[in-house]
Amino acid sequence: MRVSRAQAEENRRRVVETSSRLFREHGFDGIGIADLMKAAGLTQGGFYKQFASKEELAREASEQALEQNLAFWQRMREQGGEQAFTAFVERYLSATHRDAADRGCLLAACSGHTRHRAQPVRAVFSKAVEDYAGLLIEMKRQAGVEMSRPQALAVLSQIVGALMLSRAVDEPALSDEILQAAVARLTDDRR
Amino acid sequence: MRVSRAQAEENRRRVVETSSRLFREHGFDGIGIADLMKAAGLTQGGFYKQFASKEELAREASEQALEQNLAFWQRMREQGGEQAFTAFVERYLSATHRDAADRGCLLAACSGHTRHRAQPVRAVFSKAVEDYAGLLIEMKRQAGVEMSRPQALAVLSQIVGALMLSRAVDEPALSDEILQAAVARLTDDRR
DNA sequence: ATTATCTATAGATCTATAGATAATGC
DNA sequence: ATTATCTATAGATCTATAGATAATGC
Repeated sequence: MRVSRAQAEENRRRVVETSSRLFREHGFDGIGIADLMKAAGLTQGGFYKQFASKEELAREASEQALEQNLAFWQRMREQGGEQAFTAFVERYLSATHRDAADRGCLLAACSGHTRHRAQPVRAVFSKAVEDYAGLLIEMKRQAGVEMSRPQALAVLSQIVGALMLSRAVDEPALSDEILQAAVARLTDDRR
Repeated sequence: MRVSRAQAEENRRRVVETSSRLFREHGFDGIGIADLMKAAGLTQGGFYKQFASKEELAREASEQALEQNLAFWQRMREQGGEQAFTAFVERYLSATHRDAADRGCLLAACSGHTRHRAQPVRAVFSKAVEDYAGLLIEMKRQAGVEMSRPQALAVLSQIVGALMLSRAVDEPALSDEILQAAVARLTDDRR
């Protein structure tokens, strides 16, 4: 039953990884420890030998989701050159991202579930806002445009809001309209 | 124990009203039927004589929240004249609205909780997007500006996103910054 | 001997139902 | 007689813990 130390570490990592996806898909309260452990190929009993509480897992999984998703966009930015910002906006506000919340942006997937979370989880969301805003500023700089911090925060609100609304509504046509409207507003130079 | 038909109707209305506040505060899964009924001054047992399911209450409560909040902004619009849009944006993105989610906009309070709700609840969110977009267009028209539907949807994404992020983050200063950045972006004429 | 994971379970929820109670409304 | 609301509870969760099991690591 006992596994090697390296395997135990790998198992723990897999629980965090799997949870980061399942929390984004179902919300922190939308899935239980038994299902999270099962999805990672383990049973629920071992959970509290690895994590202090579900809240602690929520914090680690949120951090993981943030790091992973941000790293993805950073790679895209590095390859994007002057068009990085536009390419990012179009991809962030794509139907693909909308339909794969479990692999996507932490802010869009879980912002609605942080209100009654403990401080450590909420701190990750503060960091997420800072990190995404920084990413936007870098992308604009690559295009020779100096974007202020308030501008970056406003653009971030815009894309996160559009993605969340596109996921909340019932009608597919309206969902697409919301995404396209935000893309138009952010990429139209005549603004 | 039995009450008059009028009183029963009034009781039912109070359950919906109370739930519309408590769902916005805690999310649909964040509060149970026992607590909802207790907050309305009743006991849990009577619930299923009045409502088919918790999901049905969620739909009615969402509708109520939407109607009530929208009516509030409509009254403000009627009195606001040419400045109605600016006044709305400043008030929607105020610390007061951020700190009173239970009385505020349905979209900002509950959009993160609709993903796994049944179709009837999600339909209310589609209607909410349509209604708020219509409100924005009317406000702009009062200022002599013709706002397109895509523009209205983008502005709605902007304000909902900013309010949600301001509620999700941990640090008060960052929360205020997010709100102010969105206000600036929406009310600055040099855009 | 130590320990990672397992099975089993305590105790507290939650949604939904059953049947009792007591006041309305015919 | 009807019915709005009550108390009580079934059955299914959920978080967290206890103790057994069996493989690692000294």
